[in-house]
Amino acid sequence: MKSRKLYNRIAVLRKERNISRKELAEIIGVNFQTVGYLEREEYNPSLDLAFKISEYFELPIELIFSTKPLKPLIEEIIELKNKIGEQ
Amino acid sequence: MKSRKLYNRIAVLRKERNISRKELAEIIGVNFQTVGYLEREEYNPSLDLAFKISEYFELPIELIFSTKPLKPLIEEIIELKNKIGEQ
DNA sequence: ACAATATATTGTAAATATACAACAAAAAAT
DNA sequence: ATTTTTTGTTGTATATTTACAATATATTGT
Repeated sequence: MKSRKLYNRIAVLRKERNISRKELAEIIGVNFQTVGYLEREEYNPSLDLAFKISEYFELPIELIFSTKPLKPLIEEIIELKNKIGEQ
Repeated sequence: MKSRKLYNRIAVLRKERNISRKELAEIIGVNFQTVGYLEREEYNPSLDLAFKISEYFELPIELIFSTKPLKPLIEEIIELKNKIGEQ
């Protein structure tokens, strides 16, 4: 199966928590370069690694990873605000 | 990274939809033996494959795959019924 | 009972993910 | 300004996932 390219928000989420790749890598138990590869979306994580990342950020996998390009979080927020406002 | 064993409900969900491994395999674009391996939990899917399965069943990844052994669906239902009843 | 379909199992080859090392470049801290 | 930390990049090795083939067993349909 040719794997589709997946998108993720690891870099942004990591920045928001103010930790380095090295620190994140240690927590989720991979090499720090592996975090780099993931953030640059050069390859996809295994499902197990996705679960570990999801556990660390305490967010569902679907909020971190996506099959479609991810909008900046700030845009998501604006859209949600509009949606609430418009009813 | 030594991958943890992951658990899944593919076999049950597939039975509920009454499709064969071969049919599911064609839909998600893998070899039918690969579905066998996944159902027997002999190895974990890639994140991309997990997404495809999640898309087919229209269920979040977390409901299909888990890092901890999965209870039968019927038990989950009973627990939820109790939880609702007890408030 | 027989045929057709579905599943299990094993083995080999391929593709992809991960580890690890080394070095360069950029950013942050002092 | 210079040291330290972080990030990017490249290359090689190992582990894991997936494909594919072949065969055996089980299940279902007729």
